[in-house]
Amino acid sequence: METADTKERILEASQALVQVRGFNAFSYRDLAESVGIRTASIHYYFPRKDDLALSLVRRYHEGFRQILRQIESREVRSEGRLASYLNLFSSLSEDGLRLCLFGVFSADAASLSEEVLMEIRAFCDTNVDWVSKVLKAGQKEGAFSFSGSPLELARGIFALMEGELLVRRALRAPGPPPGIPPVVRALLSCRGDGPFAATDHIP
Amino acid sequence: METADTKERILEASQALVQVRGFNAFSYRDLAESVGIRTASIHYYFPRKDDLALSLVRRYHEGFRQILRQIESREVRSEGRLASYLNLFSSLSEDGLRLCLFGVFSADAASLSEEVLMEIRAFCDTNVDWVSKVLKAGQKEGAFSFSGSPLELARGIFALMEGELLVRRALRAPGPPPGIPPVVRALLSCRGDGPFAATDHIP
DNA sequence: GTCTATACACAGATAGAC
DNA sequence: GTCTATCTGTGTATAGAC
Repeated sequence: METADTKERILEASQALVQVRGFNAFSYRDLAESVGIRTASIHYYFPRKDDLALSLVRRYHEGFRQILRQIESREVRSEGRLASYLNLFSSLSEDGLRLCLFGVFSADAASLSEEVLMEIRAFCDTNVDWVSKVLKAGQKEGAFSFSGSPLELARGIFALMEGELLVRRALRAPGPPPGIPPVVRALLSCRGDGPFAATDHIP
Repeated sequence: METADTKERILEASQALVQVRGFNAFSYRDLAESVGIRTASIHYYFPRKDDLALSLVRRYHEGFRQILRQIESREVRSEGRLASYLNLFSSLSEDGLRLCLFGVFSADAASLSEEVLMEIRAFCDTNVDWVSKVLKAGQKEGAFSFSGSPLELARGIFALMEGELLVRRALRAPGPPPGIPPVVRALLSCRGDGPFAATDHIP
């Protein structure tokens, strides 16, 4: 096992811990056990817990951007792009236990450094901007029909997905959320035929 | 100062700490300092931290129900009722730092007892049922126009508000959220004239 | 009911051997 | 790079005086 691999395994394991428990509710000990190494080894890669948080959110953000690019190259129509986007959140927590890293870090914002907060803000912007772009294009295509600012609507859709994850966890409702696509469809006055296929996953 | 008063002050202070920092990110020491007593005194009222969590969420839920009743008696039209409801969340965090207790506890769900989780589920149900009722009535009055299940839509609106609080905190956007009323208006195809007055506050 | 004092486990973090 | 060993601060929680 080389260096990069251990680092990657730490990131992988800690992301799961963060998404399920929250950033303040797991320790380097938990993480070390999960990876199968000692806490000191984690400190070698991430001297402070905040370094880990920063790497986590940057990695997550980058992974998200990559998926958005994949969606764009695979889905041509705006409707398909939006459906894939929404599905990203549904597939995020098939067990209904994982939250989006954005939601967790926003909830735990008080204990995070300014650097990490800047990154989660950037993540939010990436999402809202991307959805806004899709909405605008869809409006031109005639796929969506809405009045009001695409940016406001996009922010609403992003907030809706983040909130829906909270609701699903609280209600212990696994699987694709039954309520979300209809809500968004109502928002955009589009038909949205057929079930949404779950294809993309956040790495 | 009698017993009841100290207990109440503890609840008041701890609610603020939970909403701003999260349940795992404040200690009995922080709380004691905030109230002006010693940690042992807190343990007298709430032997374990989970007891505190349970009292907090029950109190919060009850306060919420009371406000919902107040809204019903004050606002006759469904549109006014919904506007007041949405405003509840906006006024929640005028500084953009406080989350709804539901959001915090859902985010920290992994470290809470089953009893507390049942209470936050009940809180969620209270909200969704209430909004659903308003939507149905508004549809009859002709104030709202939407297709699809009122319950699904209500859950979407609740999720939207919870998610919007996360977004506002991350973006450090204080005051009434500029994006929310338009989104809900789009969702319900209603006009929603005039600014929403901030009157109710969660106790 | 509130306090002082304290127990005990665990947190994040570091030094230094291998 | 990974380990053992350890430091120091802080967490929840309790015993018992007042």
